[in-house]
Amino acid sequence: MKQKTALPPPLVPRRSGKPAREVLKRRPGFLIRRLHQIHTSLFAEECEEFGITPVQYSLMTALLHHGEADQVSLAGEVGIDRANTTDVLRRLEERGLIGRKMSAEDSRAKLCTLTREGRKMAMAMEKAVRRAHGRTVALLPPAERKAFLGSLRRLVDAYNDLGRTWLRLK
Amino acid sequence: MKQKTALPPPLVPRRSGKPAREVLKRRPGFLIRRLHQIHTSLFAEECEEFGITPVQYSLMTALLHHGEADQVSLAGEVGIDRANTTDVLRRLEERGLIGRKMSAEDSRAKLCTLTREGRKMAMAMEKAVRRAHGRTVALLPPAERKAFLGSLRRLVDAYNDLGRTWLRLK
DNA sequence: GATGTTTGGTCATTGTACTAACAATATTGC
DNA sequence: GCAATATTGTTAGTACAATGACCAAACATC
Repeated sequence: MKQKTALPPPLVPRRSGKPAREVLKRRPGFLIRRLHQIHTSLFAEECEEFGITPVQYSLMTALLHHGEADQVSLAGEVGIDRANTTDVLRRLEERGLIGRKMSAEDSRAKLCTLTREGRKMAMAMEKAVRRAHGRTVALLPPAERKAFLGSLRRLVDAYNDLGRTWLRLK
Repeated sequence: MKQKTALPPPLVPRRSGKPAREVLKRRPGFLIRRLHQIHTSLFAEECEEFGITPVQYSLMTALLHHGEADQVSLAGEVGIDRANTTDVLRRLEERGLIGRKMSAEDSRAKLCTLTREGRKMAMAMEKAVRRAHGRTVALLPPAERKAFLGSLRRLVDAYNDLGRTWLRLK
C-alpha cells in the first residue's frame, strides 16, 4: 500500500519565534480595526446607561444639526450605506427616539427628526460621549494626539469627500 | 379644549450652518470607524479574487506563524472574542482552508491548522494584502505616516496588552 | 476522591456594514 | 408626452463583533 499515512501537517513556515501578534501589529489595517474595537468598548462603557451605540449617536447628532433629513442624506453624513441606515433608524424609531414621515416634495423620501425624548437623550449623553472619545486617545501626549487626529482626518477626508460614503469599488 | 395641536416639531438647536459632518469629524471615534471602513473596502478590492476578509486573513496569518493553535489562543492573537472566532473558523473550515482536530492533551480544545490549500492561499495573498494596507495610509507623507502608525500602535498596545483582547468592561 | 471553580467551545441574540435585488417614484432625453 | 434612466427606501443574504448562557472537560482544594 502506498503511503497512506495521514499526511502529517506539512511544516508550516514558522518564520520566527515572534508571536503572530508582532506581525499583525505592523499592518495598518489590523491596528485600525483594533482601535475601533477599543473605542466601541469605551463608548459602551461610558454610555451604558443610555444604551446607544456610536453609530446611533452619530445619526442623532446629524439630526440635531439638520433638524430634519431624509435617509440618504443622513447616510452620507454619517458614512454608512442606506441599507444599514434603514436598520439603525428602525431601531431608533422603535425606541421612540426619532420619527419618520413621508416627504411632501418627494414621495419616495422619508424625513426623519428627533422626537422630544430623542433630543433630550442626545443632549444628556453629550458629556459621556465626550469622555469616551477623549479616553480613546488620552494616552497620547497632547502634541502627538493632535498630529494623530490630523492624520486620521486627512485620510478620512481624502477617501471620503471624493467618493461619498464608503468607497465605491469598481 | 386645551392646546391639543399636534405639537409642531419643537425647534431643534440648529447650532450652526455647518453640516453635521464637521462636528462628527472632530470625534476620534468617528474618524476611526470611517478609516476602518475605508481599509475594509480597500482590502476587499485588492483581495477580491480570494474572497478573504481582513479578519480571516489575520487568523490565517496567526496559523502560519504558530503552525497549530487552539481557538482561544487564536482569538487572543487576533483580538476577537472566542464566540466570533468560532464563526470565522467554521467558515474557513467549510472552505477547506483550515482543519480542526481535538487536542490530545486537553479534550476540550480544538487544534487548528492551515490545510495545504489554506497555506497556499495565505502566501498567494501576501502581495495583495500588502497593497491594501499600504494604500490605507499611502496618502500620508512618509514621516507623518510613520508617526501615525506609531501612535496607532501605542494606543492599541496600551489597551490591548493590559486586558486580553477587547476591553474588559466592569 | 467528591466538590467547586475555571476554562474551551458553542449557541442565541443584538447590532454594525456591505452587496444585490426590488418596487415605487422622479428625472432626463428625445 | 413618453421611454429610458436614476434615485429612495426596503428586504434578503453574508460577515464581523460583542454579550450571556450553557455544557463538558480540566483543575484545585480540601
